[in-house]
Amino acid sequence: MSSVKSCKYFQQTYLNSGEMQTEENKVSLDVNKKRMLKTPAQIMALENFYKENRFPLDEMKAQLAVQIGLTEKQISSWFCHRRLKDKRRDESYANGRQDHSSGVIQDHGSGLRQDSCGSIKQGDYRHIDLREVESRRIYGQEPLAADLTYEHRSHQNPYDAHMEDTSSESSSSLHDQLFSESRDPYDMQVSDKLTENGALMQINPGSSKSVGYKPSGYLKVKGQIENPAITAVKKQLGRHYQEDGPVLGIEFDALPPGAFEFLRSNPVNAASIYVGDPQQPHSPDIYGVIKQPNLNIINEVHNSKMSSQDSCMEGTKFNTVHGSERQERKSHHQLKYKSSVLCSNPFPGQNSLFDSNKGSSEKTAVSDCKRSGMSSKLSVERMGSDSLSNHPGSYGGKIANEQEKSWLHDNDNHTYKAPKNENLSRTSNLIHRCSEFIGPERGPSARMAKVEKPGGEWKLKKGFPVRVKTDPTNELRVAKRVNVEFPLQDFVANASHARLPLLTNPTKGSSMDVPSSFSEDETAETSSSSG
DNA sequence: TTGTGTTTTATTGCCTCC
DNA sequence: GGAGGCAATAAAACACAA
Repeated sequence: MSSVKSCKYFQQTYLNSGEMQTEENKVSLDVNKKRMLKTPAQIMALENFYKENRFPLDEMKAQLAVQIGLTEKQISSWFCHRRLKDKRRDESYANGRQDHSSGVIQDHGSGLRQDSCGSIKQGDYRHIDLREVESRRIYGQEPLAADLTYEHRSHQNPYDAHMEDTSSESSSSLHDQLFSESRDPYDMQVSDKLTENGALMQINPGSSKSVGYKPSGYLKVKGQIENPAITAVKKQLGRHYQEDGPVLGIEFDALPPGAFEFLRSNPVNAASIYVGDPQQPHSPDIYGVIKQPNLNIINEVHNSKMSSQDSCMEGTKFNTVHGSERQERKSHHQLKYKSSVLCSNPFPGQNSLFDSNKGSSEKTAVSDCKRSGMSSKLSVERMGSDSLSNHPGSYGGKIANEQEKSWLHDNDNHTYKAPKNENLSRTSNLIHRCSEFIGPERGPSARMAKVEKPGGEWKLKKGFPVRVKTDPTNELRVAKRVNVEFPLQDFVANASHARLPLLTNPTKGSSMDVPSSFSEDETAETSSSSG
């Protein structure tokens, strides 16, 4: 079976690379036995994607693979290992570090039982689900500067540290490469940009590693016995939370009026009224970015900000909709159905953002996840022929567009080679769209859903908050509504951040330029594909 | 520079579900 | 049997101390 699967993978690999196996490829196959590190951008994209969807659909994998220049096999493997990594860490913390699991860990239990964190059972996805719920609420969102400050504190809690590691470790290492090892002035710019955005500042080796956890202000008072809900609120407040600000009592003080709504309704202003990070009062780099005569950049930055705000503040809501792996475990068919439905109605009301981002070159890349995101099977089952007909590159087929290939590849010497910003932009959009259409995450397998979804309903076991879904369409509506209200999600923003450096590269040509010479990348992909 | 430990990637086998 | 996932394993890449 495995050999069969391997064969399948190989076939898929070659198909994805748009080539059948040739003598040359056989050579590359041998070469590819040598494992190849994924580029920082690839890792970032994967991580961001992983934050939102630990079990991506095949279509998503395919799209992501195309977009980041990997094979589906690599994508699948990466996700598999990534989940394993999470799981092992969970086990590690569950087995040896429970003594640290107090305080913030309770935050994970906002509305949940604390013992849900302490009784982590190996292999029990439900526990991981809870973490993921919190992970998405707390870490899965764009780590704003203020959030970062808080998150650094959270390191006192190994569990939170784990959570952060889970969500950003690779990114951290990625950015260590990007920043600490940067030799290119552009990389420095990258660092600046990313730092100013706050989202990645934490992973700046100089800042993150030097920041130790020192409870202060509110945390100092409340210590680790604070109401987990308060912690959750603080996190949701994100940058707006101020240590020296009004103390949030165990019983909630009223949130600043319109604290959320304003940003939601004025995403652009949200960036300009950035007040949460005293160290970066004005984030000059943001201005630097905005100065860039690329509308994409502006949108990206704003989107990032907006998404950060929204995601931070609405993380709970998101989780309610799709943050839990409970939903991931929903039946494959159901989820695919959702995917198709969501695809059919891609984020109304927020298209403008992407429309403005979309260049003429943004075509197959996005290739509209909403379309290509559907497997051919699903398409046949659920979609009209138009969806398929418009699908530029069928899933599993030849890479839709060579231009889309390998734009995230590094060159050989690991110097971060900024791809064309447009490419990144497209990827961001792609990912975003994919996430949009995904809606609730797909479960790891139908068998889990079978347990949790008896009789068309699904509920949690073991006393976790039970959410009975009686009408799948309702959830779809909710998902769509939420997606509309909070269109950008963290991984998109991160992708945007990842893009920022590229935008500063004056030598890369216009954003509309599509990499014309992917020989290097294509070679890399070809070689990796045959692995 | 080298040795060692860790992390990441790739492969393979097995399991479960459809 | 196909498909997808988890787990184990090997090996390369990386980090770091001596």
